[in-house]
Amino acid sequence: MGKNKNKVEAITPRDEDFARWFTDVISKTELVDYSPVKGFMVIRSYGYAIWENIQKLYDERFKATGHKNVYFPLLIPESLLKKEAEHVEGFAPEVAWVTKGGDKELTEPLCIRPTSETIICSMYAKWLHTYRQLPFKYNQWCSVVRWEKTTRPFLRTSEFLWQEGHTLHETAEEAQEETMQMLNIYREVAENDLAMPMVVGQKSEKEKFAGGSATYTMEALMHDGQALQCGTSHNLGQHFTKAFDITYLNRDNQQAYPYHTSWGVSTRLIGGIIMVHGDDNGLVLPPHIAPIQVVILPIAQHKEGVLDRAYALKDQLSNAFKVELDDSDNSPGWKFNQWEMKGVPIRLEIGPRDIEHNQCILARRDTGEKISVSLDDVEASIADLLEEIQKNLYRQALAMREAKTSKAVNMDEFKHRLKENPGFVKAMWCGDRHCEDEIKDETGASIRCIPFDDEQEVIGDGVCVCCGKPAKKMAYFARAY
RNA sequence: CGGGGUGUGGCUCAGCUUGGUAGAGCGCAUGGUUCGGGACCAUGAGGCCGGAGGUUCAAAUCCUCUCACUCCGACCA
Repeated sequence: MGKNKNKVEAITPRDEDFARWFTDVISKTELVDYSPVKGFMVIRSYGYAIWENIQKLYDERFKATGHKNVYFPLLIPESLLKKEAEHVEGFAPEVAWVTKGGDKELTEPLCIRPTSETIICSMYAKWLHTYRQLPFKYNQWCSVVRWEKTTRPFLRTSEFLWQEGHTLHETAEEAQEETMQMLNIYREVAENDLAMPMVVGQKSEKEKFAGGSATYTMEALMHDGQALQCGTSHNLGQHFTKAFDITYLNRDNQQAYPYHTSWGVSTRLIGGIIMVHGDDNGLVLPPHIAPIQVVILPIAQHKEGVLDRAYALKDQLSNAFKVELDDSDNSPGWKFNQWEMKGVPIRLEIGPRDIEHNQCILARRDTGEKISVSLDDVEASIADLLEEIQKNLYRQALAMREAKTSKAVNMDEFKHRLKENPGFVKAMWCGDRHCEDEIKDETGASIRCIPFDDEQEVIGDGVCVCCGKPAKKMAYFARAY
């Protein structure tokens, strides 16, 4: 027993050193590994399976709202990238370039896409002729490269997997509607399926997308009190459509520029899931995206009939759930810990005693609670339990976020709150960039978002937490990944 | 990009101060006993110490350079 404890402690306790805990968890659970190229990660099968599940949930909703998938090239000519001035300025510092084909220097350098607005707009310009074709609603699943200085698996890597939706609309109103619709879809999946409560709202001018009109975001709070931007939806107005000369004949037989949106979520979501739900024993995966929802552990599997019964159970359950059976030679105790570390929502134990009583044991990952259930209605029991775990993870995460959210009416209070209870600070903001910068300088916290009207509130006397002048809006501040 | 830390079998690390040609635990393989919260016994395979250069009769150990990872900061749709 004494020795065993060391293995449990192989994962650094979460509250002792959060960063180490994170890297321990992602490598020991074999989600990712470091690659030979600095800043690039290998996503291993278990991690990729989570991504596939997230992809599926979002992709279904994109399609249900009329979007179609496409694929644009990895490489973008320099001239295209430079067409929208603000955009290139924002991205240029982190763009990777291809300058040679074989031995030959290219006549024009090609960048590896950091995002695809430019190349997509160049094609939209060719394709769009009449209002009858609008809206354009396309999405692509791909990876992008941004040459980051500091990288961390899932949270910030030089290459990451994502989807980027790009739409064109006749009117500004339609584009705004689309922008909000996608933000809502992002939030719904994040909250219902990833069990991560989100704060949504608009980004400040400073934090918005380079070249856009308005950026909307969903932000989650991690267990260490830092915020993570989990998805953004941009209303790009006519910035790009004008820069790329995308014109069409409108209903009045006039040349017009369409309105443009883009939106994306990435593998960073997986980092969020880990940091919101994980504990000292490792991952805790929400049932809706867990690659394995139920792991069957036969107990005393050498004994007559145990393995047969376990296999039969696996076949039976596989119709409704993602099931794995661990019939390796490892001891039961080892398996318990292993699968807990992997974050599997439900462990099903079945041994001679259970078989004798026509029952099995279900142990839930989120609370550790064990119950014994009849084999006659085990499917219903599991289905109920999975949903209960899913809901409980959301409740826990929401409670955690609320406990780490405070309010401040002046800078002293702001610093105090953030120091004694790192997390979101809700505070009034006058809208001035100077105050935003000053708050960042003094506290390390940035504006994560300015909530929409229905989630707005007045903190204190309604004056800016920094300069004391009247402020119209409350904003969420936090240190962020 | 600035500051700190770390690189030794698959993993975690010891050895380095006081140079003498590499160790432990775990893991792995084989056989056996076990099996309801990280089991045990026996046997065995596996590394020339991140890389390059230098000092020396001799370098994991000393010196120089370099690379990678990691943490903090700056930067970062």
